[in-house]
Amino acid sequence: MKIIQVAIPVPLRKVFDYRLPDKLTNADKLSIGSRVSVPFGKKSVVGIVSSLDVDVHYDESKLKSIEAILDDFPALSTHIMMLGAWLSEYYLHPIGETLFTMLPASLRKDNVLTECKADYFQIPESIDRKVAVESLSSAKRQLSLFRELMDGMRRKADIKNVYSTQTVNALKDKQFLEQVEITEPQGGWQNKLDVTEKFDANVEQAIAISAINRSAGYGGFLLDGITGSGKTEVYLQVLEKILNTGQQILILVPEIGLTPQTVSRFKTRFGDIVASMHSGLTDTQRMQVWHQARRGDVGIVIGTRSSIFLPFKDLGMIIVDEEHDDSFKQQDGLRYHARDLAVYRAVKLDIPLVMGSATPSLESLHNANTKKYHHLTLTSRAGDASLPSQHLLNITGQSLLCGIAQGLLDKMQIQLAQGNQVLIFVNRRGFAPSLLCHQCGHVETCNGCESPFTVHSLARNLQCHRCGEHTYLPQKCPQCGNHDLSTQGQGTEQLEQFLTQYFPDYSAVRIDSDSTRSKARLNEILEAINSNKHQILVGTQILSKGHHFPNVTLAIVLDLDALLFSADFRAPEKMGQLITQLSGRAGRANKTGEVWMQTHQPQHPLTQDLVNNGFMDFSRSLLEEREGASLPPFSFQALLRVESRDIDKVMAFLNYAKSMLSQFKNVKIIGPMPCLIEKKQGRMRYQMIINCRVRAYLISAMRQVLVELEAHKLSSRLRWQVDVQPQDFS
DNA sequence: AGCACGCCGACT
DNA sequence: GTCGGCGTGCTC
Repeated sequence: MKIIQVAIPVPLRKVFDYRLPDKLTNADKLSIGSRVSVPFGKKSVVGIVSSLDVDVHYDESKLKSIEAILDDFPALSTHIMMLGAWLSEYYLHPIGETLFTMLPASLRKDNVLTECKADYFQIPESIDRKVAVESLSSAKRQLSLFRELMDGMRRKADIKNVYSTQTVNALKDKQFLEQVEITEPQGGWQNKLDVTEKFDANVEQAIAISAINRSAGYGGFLLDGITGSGKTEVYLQVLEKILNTGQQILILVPEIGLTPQTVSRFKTRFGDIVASMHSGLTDTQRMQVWHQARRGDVGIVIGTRSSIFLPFKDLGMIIVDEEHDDSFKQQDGLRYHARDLAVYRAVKLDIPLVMGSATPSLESLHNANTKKYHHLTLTSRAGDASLPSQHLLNITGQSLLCGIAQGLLDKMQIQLAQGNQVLIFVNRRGFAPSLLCHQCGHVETCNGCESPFTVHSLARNLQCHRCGEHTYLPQKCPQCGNHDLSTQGQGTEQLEQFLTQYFPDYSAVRIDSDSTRSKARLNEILEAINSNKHQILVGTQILSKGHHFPNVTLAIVLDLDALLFSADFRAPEKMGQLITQLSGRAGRANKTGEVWMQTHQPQHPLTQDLVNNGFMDFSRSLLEEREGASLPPFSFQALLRVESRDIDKVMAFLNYAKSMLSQFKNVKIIGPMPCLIEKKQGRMRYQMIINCRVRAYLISAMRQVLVELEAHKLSSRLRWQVDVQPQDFS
């Protein structure tokens, strides 16, 4: 007996067998990737066909039958189904949930997916065209419309834009025009392609462009170019070649980077062939983009993370802009990294992949070093604009006003008086605080691995999040005996208040995730800043992403140490990216800016390297460190996080997982240890990091252990998740 | 994940 | 006497 297998959106690592009844009228529409309606438990759900014609050797009489084949064509193409199977394996995520993550929300429900239909106008067959034209000689508009229709049918919506209802109705009354509903012809963006004059590329851009253009089939390109070096122009010119061959382009951008200006830049160059997809769209709008990509109605899609799942008709290139950005990694459910999926799709489709950044991730740099990617660099800024100078300010033992050194307040005063803007970067408050002595600059580090300890006020101790070591919380500095051990940074709210009082003549504005929950609000604030309504900008990471502040001549980083001495092993990398990005955002050609960073350890080799030798050199040092410590990209990680109100259950489950994992001798287990945010909504959060040199080995070990964990009786009574290649340890 | 079944406490 | 607590087990 042949049966079919269906993936259901439940957290179960299996597919379900169903019978295919004879009576289905559209049985010919059934293929792998089809959406079907099936009985599941007490109700009926939507599933995805994962295999057809499977032989089974058990008694199939108890099997249920498929209720309906929902669509005219498979919602998930063969290519996307293969991506789904790979994703499910790679991220250790149940197949049903994985496939449903790839589907637009509208298709997760049982509404029917039909080919796009539209109303069209045409001249009825029976009409003698010559006669009709003569009879219309006195009606100019009607004649004009009739002549247009003589070239073929026209979409109703398009006609309505040009001709009045009156004109249309007049022709309709004479029966010279009829309305028909037809399936929209696919494709056609190529007709709208309208390339305008391109800019002359400089030597470096030209080298990059020709390298990418030469690529036949798959090629990974890391476009490593400082801010203002014209990465976008490179994108535009390599895109042009692909578009001219009639193939589509996907451009992945970070969440914050997708502004109307981004989209219009591509529209201006190539015409109305661009669609964008971001979190602000409704389900219907997303569905529209999905259709447009699938049918080949658009040439370019610019989108955030989830756009990597769009079913392009004929994709010719993928661009990942700001490839280092962490918003490409999904932080719940299927925890995929869109950059990794981009690599997968580019390889499978045999097309070029361009990843651009001024501060490439160590993962990508490593791939460039090992020749997996071609490394293309852009080092000169347009118009000879120079980057702001970077300075370290030693604040050890200095008295600070709300966290700012007097010297910098004076500098602020000078810049503000000259009509310039000042930017102050603050970290998220209380995030992985390390124990640092303000008097002597000493940082308490773990004996075992020399990484900084994290202060846990809950447990009142110090914990090392790299190796799991912990120790008591000292009352005074072990080096100088001072009692002033700071742990917390300044909050943005507090700082904004202080600055408003200190500089009463100027307006301070706060830009953080609270004040910019909505995109519209963020744009409002940014516009107010550009029109100089505010002079002092206080904010978090968001300041380093995407937005240029030409009037900022002084940028201050309040607490460089918090960026550097953090539990996350990626902290120094993030610090370097942030400082470099921040520097790129401030100032303009005729007004060179300064970046000042407050630190207790101005001689720290990493900061020195960054400030003196630049990001490239700095990241080389970081890569050496990572290699020495067997950390990514020189090893692979999986993270097991467990949450519950009951700490005993959490520990019992994690210890069980640890004992299961310890059968595998090539994996290194770190923990269990508390998460950086140890308690959230009353739930205790603990985690374990599993490290391995070989990815396949790690995945296979984890897969076996997951089966055991799911069988454990605590499994359903706890909240737990697995994060493959985790980015965020909070 | 949902959902039903199932066996023990305070309420109309 | 019942309503409802959440432990346990299952979903083709």
